[in-house]
Amino acid sequence: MRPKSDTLTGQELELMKVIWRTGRATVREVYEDLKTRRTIAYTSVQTMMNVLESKGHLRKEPGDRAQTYVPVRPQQTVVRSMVREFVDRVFDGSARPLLVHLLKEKGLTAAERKELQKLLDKEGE
Amino acid sequence: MRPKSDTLTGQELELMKVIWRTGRATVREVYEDLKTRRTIAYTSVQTMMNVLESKGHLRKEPGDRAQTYVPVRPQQTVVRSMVREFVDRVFDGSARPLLVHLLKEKGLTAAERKELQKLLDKEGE
DNA sequence: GGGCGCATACTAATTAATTAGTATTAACGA
DNA sequence: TCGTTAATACTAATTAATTAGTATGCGCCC
Repeated sequence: MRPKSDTLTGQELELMKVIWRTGRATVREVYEDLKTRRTIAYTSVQTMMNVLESKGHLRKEPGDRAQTYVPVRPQQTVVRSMVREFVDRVFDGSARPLLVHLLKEKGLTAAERKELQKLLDKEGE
Repeated sequence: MRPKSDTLTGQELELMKVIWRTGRATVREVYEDLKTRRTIAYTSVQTMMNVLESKGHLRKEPGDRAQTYVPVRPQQTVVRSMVREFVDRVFDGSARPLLVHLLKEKGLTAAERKELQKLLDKEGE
């Protein structure tokens, strides 16, 4: 039996990303966005958005013609909890090995390195 | 319908962690380890280990009395792919925001900071 | 040999999320 | 008003992983 996910699942996150990007959206708007990338039924989007609402991630507001769905929490907050859950699950709560992993991977620009250096220099920030 | 997971699911990861820790294990050994932490049936462990075998994460070897399961890939390799999948999924492939997230969280010791500084200083490592 | 415990193979049920169709109502434009 | 499109409510089916039981075979010890 499938355990409940503490954090956003794959599809839930896809939908939330669309809505976070625009700030608020109707089912139709999310559907139009997603269908540019893949085949999905309008009613699938509708269902998922209602699931997200019932889970407390979205709030419904009356719109001109269609209900508008608004995120309950900012993206950063939600992503933060997802990062925490990932670190707990995969690294037993310690961020250090994850940081080491990421820094050892090529892909950071010089500017990004500088920025990260700054963050590392700040004590207790 | 549940999409297939590209990476280890929650329970799969729990089992793999036990086996990575010991290097190889029988169903019984994994079962004894897990049951110290939670209620689970021996046959549940058995099933999951066979699932992991069929998925290519474990290899069966004949043992003295019980078959021994051996990881096919080292933990680091598997964890690396899980990190990649996470970054792709949550951060659209860019490690930078995840690094910023992690560095802004309190929790790193001075020694850890020093270590990370070193990694940042290394060009193209 | 027999009883008991363990290992293995097989089978079945459950779950949450995912996918999407149908029916009905509402809105819009001619 | 009517026809068409869109929105909403509701319903149903599917999926992969998870949980675990049953039946049988094997090993050990008395």
